[in-house]
Amino acid sequence: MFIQIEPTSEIPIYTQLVNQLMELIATGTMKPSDSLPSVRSLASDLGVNMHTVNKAYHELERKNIIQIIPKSGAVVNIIPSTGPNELQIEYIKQMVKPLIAESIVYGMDKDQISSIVNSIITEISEG
Amino acid sequence: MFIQIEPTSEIPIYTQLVNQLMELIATGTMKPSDSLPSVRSLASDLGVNMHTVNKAYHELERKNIIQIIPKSGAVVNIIPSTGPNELQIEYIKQMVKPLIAESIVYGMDKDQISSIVNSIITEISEG
DNA sequence: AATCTGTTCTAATGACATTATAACAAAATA
DNA sequence: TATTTTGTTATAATGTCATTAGAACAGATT
Repeated sequence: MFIQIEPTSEIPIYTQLVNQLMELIATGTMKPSDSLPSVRSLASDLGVNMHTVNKAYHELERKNIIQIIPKSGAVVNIIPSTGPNELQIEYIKQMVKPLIAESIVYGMDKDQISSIVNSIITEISEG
Repeated sequence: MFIQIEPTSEIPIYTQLVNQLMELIATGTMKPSDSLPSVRSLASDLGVNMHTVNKAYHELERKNIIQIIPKSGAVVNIIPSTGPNELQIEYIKQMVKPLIAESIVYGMDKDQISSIVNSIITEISEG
């Protein structure tokens, strides 16, 4: 597991976990049907509490990114080839909007913002 | 003030304020050197506590988006024509990255993500 | 049969968000 | 100049959230 937790970050540990696991799936490091480590073992590896990892897993399940099989484990879901649904699109828009507003206030123009977004996409897709 | 607070949102009130004020500046509804309402009057308008508005203002000042003049008021800063500095770029990248990872996991491709970002930029810049 | 797994429960701690008062001093206004 | 407005500061209370801890349970795996 290539996960790094920063305990002093203002970002909650379980959110850091959600983000980094999503990134591992997005990069293809973790593929659909792959098993995630058990909450106990990952918690032990990272030096955090079992409940914190469990919370992250359930957040990922709520997002339909993994599936938790009770008393067994968790596996990565299939990335839908049909693309995102409306709810997911709306959610992404809602989250991205304030960041774009902030970027504009910082003096970025359309090309600069697009360039940053594209570089991140490339970094995740190929990197 | 065209601000709408959702008290039951999981997003803190002061963060909602920061986001909506940034959007008002990004859209040009509020321009550099414009005065912001006093923390007391805005708090009264929105039905929230003075300290909550004050917290939002100080967060905007920390981001160099407004300037607080002690015992006087707050004004919108100039949008730098030189563009963002390195710290601001790194911050935006860091915040956007997990959202792009999530978008990819939802099945979006590069064009779909770019399309969403461009539509938001257009909405803010023109809409 | 023994182990591993997620689940559930209780409990404690610290941090954060919000509200409520209140008082103060400087700025703006009448 | 006197009054009002403003941000500042302080204290306190409340509720929520994040995290940890310990334990017990029952189904799944080995």
